Amino acid sequence: MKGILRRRSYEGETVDVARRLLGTILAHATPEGIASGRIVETEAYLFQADPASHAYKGKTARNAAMFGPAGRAYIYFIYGMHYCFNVVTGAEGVGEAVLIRALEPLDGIPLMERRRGIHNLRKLCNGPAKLVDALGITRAQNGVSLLRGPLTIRAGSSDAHDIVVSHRVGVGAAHTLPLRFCIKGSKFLSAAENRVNRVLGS
DNA sequence: GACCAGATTGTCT
DNA sequence: GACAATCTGGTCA
Repeated sequence: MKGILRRRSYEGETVDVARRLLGTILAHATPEGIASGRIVETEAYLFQADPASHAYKGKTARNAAMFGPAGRAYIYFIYGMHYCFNVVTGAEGVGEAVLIRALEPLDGIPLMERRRGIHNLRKLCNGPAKLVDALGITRAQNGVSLLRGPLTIRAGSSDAHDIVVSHRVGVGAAHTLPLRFCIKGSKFLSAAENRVNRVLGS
């Protein structure tokens, strides 16, 4: 597959990586077929000065993947029933990552609809746990490299898009930090993002 | 469409 | 034993 992001793309400042990932394509090839989507919402999780990050309190068995080399997946289980997908960024051992919060469905839409059990395009991937479900990602992918398949991120079209920066949602700590990025005007942002837009009046 | 409460389990204290 | 980077369904407007 062409255009797959290389490790260098993930090794910079986590905040920069979070911005650059907007508009790129997350794809997962499985025996059932390929499912992919354009990343429209991301969230940066830093190591230092970020109490909301899983890495804040140090390395544990759960967040070990976060401390691995850049360009790997960090997938964790939350609220007893959901998984969330992150991309490990920065230098190895630092413990930073970018949470992928929402996708605009592209390939394999019928497959994703079947996995999610709904037929509403806008709701197919508009949340961290939803896109994991739609792409068929499981905890088995925790720690795998995104530099080669079956799970990859590749460069998107070079369409210019405005980026909206806002504070985080759904986290108890440090929710005021401006670490969340999304593509302005996208119809596929997470429900939480829409809530923030209302609060911010934008 | 907006708001609220419940579901459910791995992980850490 | 308490909590968590969430989603869904129900209720009301």
